[in-house]
Amino acid sequence: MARPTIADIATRAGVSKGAVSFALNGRPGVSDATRERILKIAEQMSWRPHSAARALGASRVDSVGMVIARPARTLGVEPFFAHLLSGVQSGLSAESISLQLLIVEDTAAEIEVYRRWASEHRVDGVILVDLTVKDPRVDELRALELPAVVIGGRGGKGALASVWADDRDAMLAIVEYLAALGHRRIAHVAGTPNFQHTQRRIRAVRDAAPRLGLLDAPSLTTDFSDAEGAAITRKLLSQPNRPTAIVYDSDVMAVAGLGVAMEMGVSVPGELSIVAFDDSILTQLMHPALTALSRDTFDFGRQAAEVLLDTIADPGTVVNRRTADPVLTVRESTAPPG
Amino acid sequence: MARPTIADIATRAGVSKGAVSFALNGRPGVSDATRERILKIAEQMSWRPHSAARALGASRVDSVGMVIARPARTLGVEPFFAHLLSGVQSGLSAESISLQLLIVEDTAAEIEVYRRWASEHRVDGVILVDLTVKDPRVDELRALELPAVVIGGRGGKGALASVWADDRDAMLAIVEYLAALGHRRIAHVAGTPNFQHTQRRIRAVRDAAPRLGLLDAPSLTTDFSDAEGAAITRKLLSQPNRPTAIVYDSDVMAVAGLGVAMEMGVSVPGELSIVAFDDSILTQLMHPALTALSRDTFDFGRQAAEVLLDTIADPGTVVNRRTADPVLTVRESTAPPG
DNA sequence: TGGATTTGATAAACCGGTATAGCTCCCGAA
DNA sequence: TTCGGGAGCTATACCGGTTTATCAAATCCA
Repeated sequence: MARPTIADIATRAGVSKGAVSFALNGRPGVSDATRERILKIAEQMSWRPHSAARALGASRVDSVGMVIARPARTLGVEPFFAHLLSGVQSGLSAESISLQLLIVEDTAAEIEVYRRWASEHRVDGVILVDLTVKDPRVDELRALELPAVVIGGRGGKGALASVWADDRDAMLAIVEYLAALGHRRIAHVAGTPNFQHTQRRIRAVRDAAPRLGLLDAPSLTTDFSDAEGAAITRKLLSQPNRPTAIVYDSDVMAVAGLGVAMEMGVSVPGELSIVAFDDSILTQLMHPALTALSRDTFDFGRQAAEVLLDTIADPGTVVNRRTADPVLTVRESTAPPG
Repeated sequence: MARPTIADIATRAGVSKGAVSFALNGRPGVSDATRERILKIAEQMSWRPHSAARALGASRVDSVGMVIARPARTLGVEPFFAHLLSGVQSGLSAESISLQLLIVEDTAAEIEVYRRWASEHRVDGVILVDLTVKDPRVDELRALELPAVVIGGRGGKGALASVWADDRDAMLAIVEYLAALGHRRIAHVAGTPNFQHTQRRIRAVRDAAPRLGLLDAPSLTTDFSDAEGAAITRKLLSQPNRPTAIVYDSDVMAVAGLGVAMEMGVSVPGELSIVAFDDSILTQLMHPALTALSRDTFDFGRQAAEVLLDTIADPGTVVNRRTADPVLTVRESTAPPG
């Protein structure tokens, strides 16, 4: 017999299908003796539930979805997503829930995917990343009544559950560290302006500037690409009063910036300190190795999975969980200003 | 009415469930007039099939799986997988098949996943990457009777379908290019020795060496990590007769190698030429930018999806499709030997 | 014109589970 | 002695599709 069903187990155990279902799902309705006997037979026959059948009966599919709306070109370089994915999976595997991953071009396509998933009952919930300022996905998901958890930002006035780290504190830590080294002209090469975390980081820099006595602390937004990171760096370093330190919102841009500095003959960290707001193998491959903010991305994903499963189990409560604070890993790219 | 079922459509159209099913799936059994009427009603009610119900009835789940067995740490840096994934999805989206992605630590875990997927009917087929020399997954998948397609290698004496590029020709192109520049001492920093493509590349170098009059052409295997790439480079450059050109099997190792060369004061490309066997944004971020072999990874994934769907539809035929040949993108890291 | 075949549709079984109503038996309390 | 109630289990409906057996009406062919 190739794939046994609970009916097979039932006949073999001399009980009804219902009893087998009760036994296999650990719910009351059968005696301990019978339960054990059924479990043993199921084990012997190496029975596994048919996911579709279970989904149809229990109206849950034991599967969650995650859509990443970024052009594939910019995606792979950042270990961020790979780590996040691993973490999410580790959080899901305990309950043997599977993950559907989709990479799409933009938010419109992403919302389309959510609609399809909801109407086809393909997922029990979804994980959101890259929350924007006035994010249309939040309302859409609420309308679809699809459980969701937001990674890296609050779910819009308590609408969605979330798992987040304190970007503000992290940025303050970086700026304070640079100020303590003696830097007074610090520039911030930020990501896309419509991302919530970009806004929070920009605000943190602006708020800290007067307190730390910074002469100049511009935040310049980009599209997160290496090209724009390089272009902005070139502009910054060509100014008469050029910054003595630059904070980049991603490791890729930081690396691009380092390249520009070298090309222009600006020594790092002698004449320019560089900090990346995201750590990865990239920062360590460089010469000099880049000082960077390290976040436990794996754990981030793991916790997101946990919160999502809780939300699915009990859609009433909205959890906003704060994760461990990121730490600044000091390497060779930062020093007191020349 | 939130989610209409075919029964709802049936009553509204005044026909039976069966007729609706026939109409919606484009199979004979209803007249064109009725079909059109049913389709229109389904459209109006914005009906979508319930994936689990369809899976249960039709015994296919419209979902395929892909497992990547690599530690997450080494994963994210290479855009290879992100592009591959996008390509696979683009190939699947036409038939609106969804993709399950799983990142695991090793092959044993990967095989476990296949067993579970098969027994729970979670996927209709799988896509394999990183084929090893005596790969246990091939036999396992045949035993499970799970349709599969291998990316980047032949599926073991015609056992599994595959989509592959010619690694041998690609490596020959690189070595011939370097030889034409005048290099006679070329080293090859390879990946893990048990990968099939590593073997093919090593063999290509060895075979080409005498014909091109190379004095020395060692292939040194690594674990694909930046650390080993750097270590081997250091060893190579410390030799009395050090190579004038090094070919790296991945872009990450090439970047690490470049770092070592700079650190040791070996100028690139003046005293050392560097080629990466894989292209990505990384190679372009460097100074000098690295000459690299560019492959159309997106298309690779797209074709793999196509072949897999064909294999699922007709498990009898085994397709081995060869994709477009990779091309060498010459940048600043290669020049005639000093 | 009459029997054979095709067309267009229906009703019901089925896929493999879950959920629930109901039945039997046994125990304890009144 | 009777009755209520819970434990343990069975029978059956159900989830939302697909598939098959069946059947009436229309069409074909000689």
